[in-house]
Amino acid sequence: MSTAETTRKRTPAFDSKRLQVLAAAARIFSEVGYDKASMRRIAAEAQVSLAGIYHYVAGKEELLHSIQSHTFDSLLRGLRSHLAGIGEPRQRLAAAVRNHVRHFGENMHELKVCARELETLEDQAYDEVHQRRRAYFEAVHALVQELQPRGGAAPGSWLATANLFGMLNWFYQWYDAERTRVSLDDLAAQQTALFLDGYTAS
Amino acid sequence: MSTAETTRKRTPAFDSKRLQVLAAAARIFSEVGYDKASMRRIAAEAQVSLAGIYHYVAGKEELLHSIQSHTFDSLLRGLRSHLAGIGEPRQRLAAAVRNHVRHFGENMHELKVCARELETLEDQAYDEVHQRRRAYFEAVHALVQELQPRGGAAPGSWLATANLFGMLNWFYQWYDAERTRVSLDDLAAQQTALFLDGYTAS
DNA sequence: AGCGTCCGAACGGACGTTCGAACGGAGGCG
DNA sequence: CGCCTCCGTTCGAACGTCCGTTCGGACGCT
Repeated sequence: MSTAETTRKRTPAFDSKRLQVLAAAARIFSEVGYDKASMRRIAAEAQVSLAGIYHYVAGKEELLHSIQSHTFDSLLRGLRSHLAGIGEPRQRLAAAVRNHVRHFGENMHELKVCARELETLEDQAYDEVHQRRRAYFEAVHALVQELQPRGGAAPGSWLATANLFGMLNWFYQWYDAERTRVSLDDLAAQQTALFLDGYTAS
Repeated sequence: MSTAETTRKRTPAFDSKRLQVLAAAARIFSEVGYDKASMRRIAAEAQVSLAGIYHYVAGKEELLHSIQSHTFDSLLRGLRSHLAGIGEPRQRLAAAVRNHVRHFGENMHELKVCARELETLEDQAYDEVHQRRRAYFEAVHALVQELQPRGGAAPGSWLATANLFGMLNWFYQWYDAERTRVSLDDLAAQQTALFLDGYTAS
């Protein structure tokens, strides 16, 4: 989608307003879900008229697509920057978990939309996001495989990675930003410890 | 909801047909989500006319409510029966995970609906399901607490339980019933081992 | 005749999207 | 400097569609 379309447009105010619309959409998608979210409400909360919203995005699907694409990109970029300079496998995994959890803290709405609406898009839009998701998953999967001392990859590394993402992505179901007791970094540390050494070792 | 309403009705064929409608609803809810699922499609796949569906349920919300209520009940009953006669804490937790995973295998659609549409219902219907969900969570939480040898509950037991459910409930995102390589019991065993002793110990 | 069962047809409303017009600042021209 | 034209931007109003639900009557068994 963002081949030559987005760069063709002009003014700086345009991009700013577009981000404003995307932010409102992410907030509402995460609150009521993609289907229940109406373009009318998104427009209202983004301070734009209903028709005006179509000057910034092609339609409802592009809203979801942009949010998911950008979020997975951001996750992967953050992961690479968090890993820079860390060599020890266990600490590399800890950094990955910290990156993921921090993203939740800073972009809760977008991450929730990514976790909940994974199967909403269709066709090329789905494939495009699926590809980025796959890249992020494989990057973390590689870190899990590094944990095995012997060269041969453990057969359960894929399954363990899937379960790790389960732990991380279920987060939004129980996390209450208001009355939380543990900081996000502490949470990340506990989740890392749970994954690496299990509950009985804690 | 099911105070005196369901027991008042008559024929055995009625209950059978009602279950047929609920099964179709669960299948379609799990495939396209609650909002996108139309009563027209549910009626068609349940071999009932659109209007006819309202002889078996009061409306769309009752479909979701019945599915979720029944499923959480079944999970909790299954848990209790799986735990019977097992005393060792680690084996009790293993039995709980096995129960949960087996339910996924046997009632994939219903479990998926329970995991994905947790925040869809409102007011009393939500509270009613929330109560059963809470009961199930607390039952598993108690098993996790039993794992700690000292009497005092570890402060992280709640968080660990939440993460355990994350592992278990993320299942439906990656499980492909067709070309799966591990049996459900093997999967449950791996998830139990991961939770108890961590990945590096495997 | 009476009751449980079933359904074709329709109602009112909400939705995503489109259309045509209006606004307002920038830049060319006399 | 005044005017005018262009174009990015904004929006009220509407269109067509699909949705959940309801209504009135028809069927078949007792």
